[in-house]
Amino acid sequence: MSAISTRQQEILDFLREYHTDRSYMPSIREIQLACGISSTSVVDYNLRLLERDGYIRRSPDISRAIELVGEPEADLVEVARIPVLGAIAAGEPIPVPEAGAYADGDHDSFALPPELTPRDPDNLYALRVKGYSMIDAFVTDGDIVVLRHTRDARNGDMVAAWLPMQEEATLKHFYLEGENVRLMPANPAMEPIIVPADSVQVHGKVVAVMRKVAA
Amino acid sequence: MSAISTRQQEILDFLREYHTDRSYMPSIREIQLACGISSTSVVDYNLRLLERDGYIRRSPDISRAIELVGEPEADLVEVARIPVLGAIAAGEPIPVPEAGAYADGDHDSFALPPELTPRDPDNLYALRVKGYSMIDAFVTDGDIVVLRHTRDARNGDMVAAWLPMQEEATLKHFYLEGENVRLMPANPAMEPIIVPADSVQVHGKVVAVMRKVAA
DNA sequence: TCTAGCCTAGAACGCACGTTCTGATTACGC
DNA sequence: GCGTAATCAGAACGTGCGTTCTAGGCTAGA
Repeated sequence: MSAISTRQQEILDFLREYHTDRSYMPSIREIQLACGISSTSVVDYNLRLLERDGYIRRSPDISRAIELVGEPEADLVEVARIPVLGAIAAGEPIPVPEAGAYADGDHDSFALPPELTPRDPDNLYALRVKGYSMIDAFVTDGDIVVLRHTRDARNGDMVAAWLPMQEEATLKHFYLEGENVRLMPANPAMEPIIVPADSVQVHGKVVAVMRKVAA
Repeated sequence: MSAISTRQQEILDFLREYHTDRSYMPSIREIQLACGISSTSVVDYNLRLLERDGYIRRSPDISRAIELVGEPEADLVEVARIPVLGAIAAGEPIPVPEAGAYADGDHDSFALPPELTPRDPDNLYALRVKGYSMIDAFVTDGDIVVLRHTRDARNGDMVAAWLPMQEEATLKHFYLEGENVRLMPANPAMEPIIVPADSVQVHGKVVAVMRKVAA
């Protein structure tokens, strides 16, 4: 990609701008008009150079067949948009996703990268972690935990659970053992909690954790 | 959006397919050919219906000016692609980004969601965490840490550092204190390490951490 | 000053392509 | 059966639009 003249830059900018609100490309004559160029041949000439230098691709004899190459579009990735329903903290009840909460609504949302997206991206929501009570799950203040809403869990799943007796929210590995549920911290150095199965409310399984480090 | 005939569905599918590898739309006659339709007027007729029902938008008298509306494009997000250079483990040297490693190369890459992307997305790379030696940074086996390559750090930054004397890689908060460097675990319950400044190799600042939880 | 390369003009050519008009065919309710 | 509406055919029209040809102005190096 060699240097680019101001006129070519102007054309390139116009192409981008035009393409964003229509989703097709301008004709030669529209470029001519928009950039204040006197002749279609000048537009063609500069487009030719832009193509030679790899900025665009053209298909001959086809209207509006200009493609922007090496463009942001190449870095576009389909991501799952996940609503952030609120915060999860040790002593506060866990926000519950209401019907329709997954649809684009009034909540903040978060883009989950494809590498972290489960096969089935339904019923996902996210919570901001408040406080330091979940460090035994390697989760700290400010982290975003992504959950799949479900009331039941399989053994070994990491779940977000609310313990009504203790009035405590927690992230633990879930094991059903007869009448009781054993909640294992991810950190094996910590002690498990064992509570009656009917005094655990599983709110969802943890799918992913993301953290932005300050600075 | 009312029901849709098989012919209209066929046209719609073709539009999508065509638009994905060219980035412009087919002409009426191309649609005619691809869908085995006998007349351009039939194509026009069906496009008219598709527009009435809100599946597409058309601009009159303009070539290839069909736009797909309400399409997956809405879920496309611009993300930064970050190369995964290797693994970081307690007892192993930290992989170093070579020149050109950031360009699309032979490394795996990882899409960092915009919410976690710093203002300046240059010089970023990622490492997979191996082992449980960094749990004091709330980072565990299998996590992906995103780093910005830099040799110097400001006080308070969380850095990836290699300690040649101890032959140890670690993630700690960095504080330069005269001749020494104090490396503080993120977990305040743990003890800091204090080493001579010239026996610490800072490899980069930690920008983000991501974790995919099994199941 | 001459020339070579880069860029710009204006106009004309001709196919590409959206549009439209007239009929034929099918689908369906009565 | 018949009538109405929906859909499909074929062809022709007119213009949108890429292309090309000729030629005139720049700048810079020999």
